[in-house]
Amino acid sequence: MARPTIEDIARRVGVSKGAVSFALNGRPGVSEATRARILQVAEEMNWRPHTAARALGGARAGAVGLVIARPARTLGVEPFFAQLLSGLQAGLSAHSVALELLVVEDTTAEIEVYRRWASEHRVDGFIMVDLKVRDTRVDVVEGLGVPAVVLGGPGRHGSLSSVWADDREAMLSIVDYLAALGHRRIAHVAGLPAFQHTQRRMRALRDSARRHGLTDVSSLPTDFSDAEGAATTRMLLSRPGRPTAIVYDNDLMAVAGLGVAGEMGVAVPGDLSIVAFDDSVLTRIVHPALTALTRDTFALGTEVAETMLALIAEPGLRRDRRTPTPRLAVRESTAPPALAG
Amino acid sequence: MARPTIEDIARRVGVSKGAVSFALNGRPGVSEATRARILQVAEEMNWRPHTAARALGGARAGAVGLVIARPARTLGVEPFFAQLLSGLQAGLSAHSVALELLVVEDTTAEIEVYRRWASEHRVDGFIMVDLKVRDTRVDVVEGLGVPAVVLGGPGRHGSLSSVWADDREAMLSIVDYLAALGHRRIAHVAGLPAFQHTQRRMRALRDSARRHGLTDVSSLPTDFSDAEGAATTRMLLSRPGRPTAIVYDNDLMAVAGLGVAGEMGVAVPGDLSIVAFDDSVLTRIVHPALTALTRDTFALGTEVAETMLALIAEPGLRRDRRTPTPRLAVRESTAPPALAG
DNA sequence: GCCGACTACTAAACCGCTCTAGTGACTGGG
DNA sequence: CCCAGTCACTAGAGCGGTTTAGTAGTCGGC
Repeated sequence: MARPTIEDIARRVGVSKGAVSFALNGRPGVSEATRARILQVAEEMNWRPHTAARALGGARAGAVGLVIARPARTLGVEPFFAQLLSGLQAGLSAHSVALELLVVEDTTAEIEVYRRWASEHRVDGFIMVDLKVRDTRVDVVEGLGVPAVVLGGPGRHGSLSSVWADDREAMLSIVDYLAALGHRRIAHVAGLPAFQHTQRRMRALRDSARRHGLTDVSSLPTDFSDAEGAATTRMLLSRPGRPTAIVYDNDLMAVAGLGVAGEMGVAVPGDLSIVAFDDSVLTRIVHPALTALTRDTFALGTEVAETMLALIAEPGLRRDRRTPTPRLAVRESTAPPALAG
Repeated sequence: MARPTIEDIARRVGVSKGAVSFALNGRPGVSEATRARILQVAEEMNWRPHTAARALGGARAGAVGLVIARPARTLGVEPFFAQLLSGLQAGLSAHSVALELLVVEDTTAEIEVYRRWASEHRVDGFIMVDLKVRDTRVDVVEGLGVPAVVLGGPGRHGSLSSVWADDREAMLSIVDYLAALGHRRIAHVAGLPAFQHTQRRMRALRDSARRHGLTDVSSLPTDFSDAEGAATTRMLLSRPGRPTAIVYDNDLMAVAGLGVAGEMGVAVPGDLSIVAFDDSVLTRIVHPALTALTRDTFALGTEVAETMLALIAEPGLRRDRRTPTPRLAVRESTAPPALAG
């Protein structure tokens, strides 16, 4: 038979469709004996639920949506996203929930996708990343009435649930460490200033510099790409009074920066200390290995997945789950600055 | 209104559901005037089709499935996959087809997912990667009767369609170049030997070595991870008569290998030439930048997407699309070997 | 002026599942 | 012994589309 339906099972067992549905969904309304019999026949006939039919009755779609608004070509090289994705998958697939992934060019397109997926009943919830400072997506998704989990810091996201880590604390730990080593001129190659997390990190750096009495500290925005990371590094290392330490907002730019240092004959960590704000194999396969803020991105993904599933099961109840603050893994790219001022 | 259905539109326009369906799908059966009126009202009410309802009638699911059988934690760092994914997205989303992505642990689980998705009507087709030498998946998917596109080389994949590049040719071009530079001892840090593409590359290397009269040429299998890439490199560089050139099956291992060379004080390209069989920013952000076999993985993704869509539109017709052979991009990691034998 | 073909549309079945209202059998309390 | 309550189950509506069979109305030809 092409594809058994509950009707086929019902006929074979000699009960009604309804009874089969109850049995298969663990709902009361059938005796244990009948239930066992139905389950056995369903197994024999290799029956599987038709997701579309289920979703039609207003039930679950069995999928969660993740829309990423970055140029498709650059996404490819962000180890963070790939790791996150893996974690999400692991968390979701354990409950047979699929991940619907879409990469779009900008926020406008992203909102359009949310609208479409919601009205098409394609997903049961959304996972949102890269929250902007004043993000229009939040209002839209709230209005859609679809559960959503925001991945990010302790920022504004209205009534939406979130999973976050304290990147302010994280940035402070970096500056504390560099200051303790004796660095006075620290540069921060930041990400897109429109993002909340970029803003938080820049603010944390400023605050921390004030606390340590450092005057020569600055944040330089980029688009997170290796190209801008390299260009910014080149610029920083070319000017007089160049920094003795650079903090990069992601591992990709940090590695690119290390490449530039090599190319310009600046010794790492002798003349320049490098810290990455994100960790992955990238930081470990280069030589010298980079000191980096490390966290379990895979675990972060599974945590987001779990929060999402809980939210779908019981909507309305807002959840905010804080994950451990990333820890600084000190490797070979940081050292006290050379004596020369 | 919560969510307009074609019934609502029908009522408002004053026609039947059927007429609305015809109009919205560009099917004959309604006059142009009525069609225009219906479309206008649908637009006004912001109507969107309910995918589940559509799929129920035996129509398209509107999604394509991609199942990757690799340990979830390692997938994260393969620039190749991320790029491919981006390309797939771009190609599919242009036609409003979603990509259903799932990462599983092994081929057994992968097959189970194919079975499930097919019987759940969740997807209209499958995209398969990493074909093994004698791959059970091919038979299963053929049996399922769901369109499928295999991404890989000119190997066996039964009646399934494919998109492929000639990696044999590619490997030959690498060895030719290294031989021309004067290298006689070449090592190949290969991937998983169970994969068809790994086998093809190993065979191409062997054949090429014979043709050039090289006797000290060998392929060493790994699992594609940076860890094994590094370990294998360490082993190669530690033994007497070490190779003067190493070819890595992916960029990640090549970068890891470069790190090991740095750590062991082996100059690149002075004492050792390095070639990567795959390209991404990784090879360019390190210093020295790595000579690599380069191809447009993003474009490869869009090509697969297009083949998939064509296959869904017109199943049964097997397609085999060959993509350009990757070209060698020579950068700073290759040079003639040092004089010492 | 009548028949047949065509057009533009309607009514309703159908896809596979869920869920509610209803039914008949059995049980137990008064 | 009767009625209420429970249990196990059935019948059928409904989800939002697609699609088929059927039906008016128009038109052209002879």
